[in-house]
Amino acid sequence: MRVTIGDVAKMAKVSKTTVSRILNGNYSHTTEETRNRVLKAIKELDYRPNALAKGLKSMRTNVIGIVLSNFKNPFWTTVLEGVEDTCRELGFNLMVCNSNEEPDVEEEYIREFQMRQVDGIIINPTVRNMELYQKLVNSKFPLVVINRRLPDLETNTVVMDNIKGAYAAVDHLLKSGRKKVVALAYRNPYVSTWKERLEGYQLALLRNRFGVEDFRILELEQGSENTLDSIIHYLEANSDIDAVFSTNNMITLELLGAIKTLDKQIPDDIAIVSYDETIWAQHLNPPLTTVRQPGYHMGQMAAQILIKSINEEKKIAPATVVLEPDLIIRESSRSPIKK
Amino acid sequence: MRVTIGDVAKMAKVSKTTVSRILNGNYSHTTEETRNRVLKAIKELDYRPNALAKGLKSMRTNVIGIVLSNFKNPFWTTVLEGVEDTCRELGFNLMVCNSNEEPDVEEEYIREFQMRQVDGIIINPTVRNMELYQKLVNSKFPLVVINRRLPDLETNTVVMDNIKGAYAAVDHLLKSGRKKVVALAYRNPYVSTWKERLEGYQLALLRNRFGVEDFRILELEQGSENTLDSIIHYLEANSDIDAVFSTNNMITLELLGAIKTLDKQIPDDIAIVSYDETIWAQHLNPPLTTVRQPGYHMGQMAAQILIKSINEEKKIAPATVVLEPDLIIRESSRSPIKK
DNA sequence: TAAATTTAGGTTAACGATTTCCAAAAGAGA
DNA sequence: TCTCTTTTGGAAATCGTTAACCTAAATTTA
Repeated sequence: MRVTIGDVAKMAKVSKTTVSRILNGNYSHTTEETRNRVLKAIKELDYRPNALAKGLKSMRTNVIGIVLSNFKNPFWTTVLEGVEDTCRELGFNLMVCNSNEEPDVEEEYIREFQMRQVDGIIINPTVRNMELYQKLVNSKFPLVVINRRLPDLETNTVVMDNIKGAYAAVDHLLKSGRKKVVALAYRNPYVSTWKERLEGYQLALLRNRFGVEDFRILELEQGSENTLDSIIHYLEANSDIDAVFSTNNMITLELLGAIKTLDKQIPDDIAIVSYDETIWAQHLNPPLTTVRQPGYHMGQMAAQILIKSINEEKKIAPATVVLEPDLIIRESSRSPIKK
Repeated sequence: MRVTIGDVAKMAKVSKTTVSRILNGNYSHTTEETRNRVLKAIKELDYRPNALAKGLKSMRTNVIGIVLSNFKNPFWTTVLEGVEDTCRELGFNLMVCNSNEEPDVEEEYIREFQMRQVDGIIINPTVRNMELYQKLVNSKFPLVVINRRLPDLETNTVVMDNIKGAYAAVDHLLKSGRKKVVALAYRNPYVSTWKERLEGYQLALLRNRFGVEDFRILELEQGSENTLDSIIHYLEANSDIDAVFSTNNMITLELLGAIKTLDKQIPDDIAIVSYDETIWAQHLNPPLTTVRQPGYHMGQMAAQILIKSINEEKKIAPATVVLEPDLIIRESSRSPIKK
């Protein structure tokens, strides 16, 4: 049978109160002798407090939940690692779930987490449940939004500087002598990420004395089967393109396939810069220039801020932390050999 | 303030019992009219049952925990995805943690999970807490071990057929005309995985009429900084090596670096087969032959088995499920061009 | 029509901790 | 020695559910 605080009390011949006090480090009401008796009983019975009962009474579980929208992209593993490490450090446990970009699933999971009385939630939002997010914030529920900006939502947020990352990538391409740069992005009007990366792309063009007429953007459906075909088709129809800025890992995968199919040479025929550094980028053919995002750091910050706001008595004004990506230049974006 | 079952009862002018019955789909004691009244009150108050209280009373939380040993390798994301999807399907929530291959951390997390009254645990064990695992099994606690075999532990297990995977890889190398194949593996006496993959390597050599004197194994320290140097040094000292079987993703990364440093050509100078398919393998230079493990499936199976054994009244005899990897042949292991 | 049974719903005691009082014993002060 | 204060520890209420048991009304049976 399971051991309860009552069993410990009985064995040590004290009341549950005393055991509870000792468990929680409140020694002011016990002599050393009774304390030792209780400690011995705890060890002997291998007693572990029931966190459910404790949480029920104390209105605190020391559990936080994280809602991710995609488990496929390794970027999120890094984020999760940062969150997990921080939780461990600060004495929290972590529940995870995957909204899969579906608003209904996201809503269901948030409700689930709340029923389980998690102390706070970290979320990479689908951005299609604005009312729900707003309700959470209104009820003062500790919430940290990561990776995507939620307009008009007054809550702690940790995002990347996507404009800057994209700007660095495209500026580098242009400075290396490229003239016709196409940006590849997912079509998703809800997600700030893509919009910002395209903004950075445009800004880089303008600052390098290109005009609006030089903006070239290919929008792709996330999760679609014909991404590869779309890219092939686009590159065939626009054979003057001499560089590609891919705003996402998964798109890059298809892009590489497309370029192979078309039998173009990187970087001589076409240069590539891609969002999201991976462990494999340096071993690709040729090594891939990437925008590295501090995913671990984002996870770490998010967890720290969340837990701080859980512990804080009175709410502090929510802030937005913006993390800086950096450009790792490799051969895929080298200047073309003059012909 | 938070809404409780009592508030709903008051609003609907019934007792808490009635509300509880309706919540749990037990309609045999209520008329449709009261049922509607209660449902309306629930909606109106936006009431959500407190899972802590429910769990405390019912001795059931519908939460399972998973202990992973490493968040860095993308393989585990795939496993996690399988577990998460299955949990969602079967109405469970998931707590995750990372032992980081440290037995103490592993033990701490298992205790933590038990205090939180999880209904069961999935674990990729460090294999260095045998007493603890045994205690869990003895106490009939639902436990599923994944990826690594635990000798003499009578519990449900889902592992890969590592011998077969390694055999296929090495057999393929030998059949392609390679004569001097070295296997790269982590030195970890606790983990069945590496031992089995080396066994498969040896078996393939023997079956292809090679002898014990042809076994070439380079053991590496997991997490060490000088993996790269070790590999370079080994390949320099053994310049007759014409093929490498890498038993792990992360080792392959270093291997590719080493081969680049030594300026050898893949596959003409040296062929490579590596454990763990990744999304990048086909785009490497050259495309990498890999052993693909069904990680998603492993996660799925583990969760299904665990939840089944949680729901099962009387324990069924524990079984070991062995999943089959398959070899994806690409250019990195092509037969060398005759000189 | 009276007794037996079924139906609808309520009362209350758990589940396992924490915490607010309260009480007895010990020590201090005069 | 007697009173006052401090120290040590316990009793019981509480957190929000569930479930065993009970009761009164309605319905069926003979």
